[in-house]
Amino acid sequence: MEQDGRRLRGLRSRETILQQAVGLASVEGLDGLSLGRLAAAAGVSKSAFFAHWRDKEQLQLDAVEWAVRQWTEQVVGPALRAPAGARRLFALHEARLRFYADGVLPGGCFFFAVQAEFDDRPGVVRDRLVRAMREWQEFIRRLVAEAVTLGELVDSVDPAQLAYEIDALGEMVIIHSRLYDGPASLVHARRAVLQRLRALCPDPALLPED
Amino acid sequence: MEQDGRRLRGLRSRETILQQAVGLASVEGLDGLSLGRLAAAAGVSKSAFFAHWRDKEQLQLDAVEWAVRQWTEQVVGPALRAPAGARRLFALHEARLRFYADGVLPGGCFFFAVQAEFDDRPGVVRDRLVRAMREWQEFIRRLVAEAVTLGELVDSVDPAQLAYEIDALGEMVIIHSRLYDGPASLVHARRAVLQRLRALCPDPALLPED
DNA sequence: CAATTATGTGAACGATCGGTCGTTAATATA
DNA sequence: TATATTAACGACCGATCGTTCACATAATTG
Repeated sequence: MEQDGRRLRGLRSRETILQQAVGLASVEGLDGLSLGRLAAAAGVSKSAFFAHWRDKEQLQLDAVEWAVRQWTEQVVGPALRAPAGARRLFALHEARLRFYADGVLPGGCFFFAVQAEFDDRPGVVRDRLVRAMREWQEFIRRLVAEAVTLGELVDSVDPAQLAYEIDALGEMVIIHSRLYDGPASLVHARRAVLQRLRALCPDPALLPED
Repeated sequence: MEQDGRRLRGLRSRETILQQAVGLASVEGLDGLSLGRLAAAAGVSKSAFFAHWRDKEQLQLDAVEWAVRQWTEQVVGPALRAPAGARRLFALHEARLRFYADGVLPGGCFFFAVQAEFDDRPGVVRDRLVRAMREWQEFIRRLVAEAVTLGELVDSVDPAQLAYEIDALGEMVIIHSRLYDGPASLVHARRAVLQRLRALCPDPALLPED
């Protein structure tokens, strides 16, 4: 009978703190996030953090881990449930857009808010972020290559090139939707990738028309 | 004989402070930028700011203004010197990429760093940013529409849609080049827009082949 | 020349930052 | 039951934040 009472309560609050941290970080960044405000949001005292994490950096690392897991479940997961090839690629894009549209995170996207903060600041947090983003990019490239192998995208497609385009068109929804366009940017991002894929797909009937 | 000695010196230091502010803000954002570090970088005392600006917010507003002017000169300007139509549109994209590649600002792009900070924080600074980004987006749309009118892009082109794509593909260079891809993302961004424009252009010879 | 204005300094302010410490109460372990 | 562990707290630390103030100096104005 391990992990009961005190132990379990620790795990619970640890998770709620991390969840709050990821949500707040999607708004004001991982460093802009202050322990005081996070404590208030999580309903604990400031010093309670240091029972779970050595310092702010350790919490940031765990927050990145948490965000990666959330992204994998809610964006990568749905894509893997679609048939491999062009349809899976587009399903990935749509799952991302749905993640944004549903407002899962108050700031839209954890990784977007955090990349802008850490792209010029060396350290373990940046290293962890770079690894996460590399794996994400690599994942898209693999889906593209797979679609080519399956004959659902023409041979001339460069996976790295197409992966960049899909990622860029999806990620910029965050800025555009929050600053001026509103939901129109979701439509633009969806149409852009859809038409691009249809143009490269020998059998466009695999993808929705619009 | 006005604006000499004291007056002129004030204008000069005002400009150097603003220039430093825009550079630093491109790295750590407009709010992450602290007056203390800015003072050190500009070689003045912290309290010198308040002779020029009422508070930090006023300095931020002027920094935005300064960044807009720099962007207009170095990105919009070169585009306007290219012949109207598809070539001007691509010249705009290339001018932006050159701005990034040349490392004009240490953080890559002022607006990118700042949008991520203010997209969730209301206030006059955010309002000014929104206006600037709206005008930028509107400018791209106008160039697209002009190219359609000139018959250099097919009629079916939706200006807002294509403007979103061009902007997104260009802006994401900042993240990708600083976090993993390096200069490869510049190539991807260039090729993506070039091929997209060539596909929509009745006379692709107007644009470079690669 | 006298009065005013503008640039700039250095010390200090209250607030907040990340982080430490000593302590308490509840739980797990032996 | 006796003894460690553990989660969580409130108080407090030095540093830094944006900002204010009194003051000095130099240039402009009347």
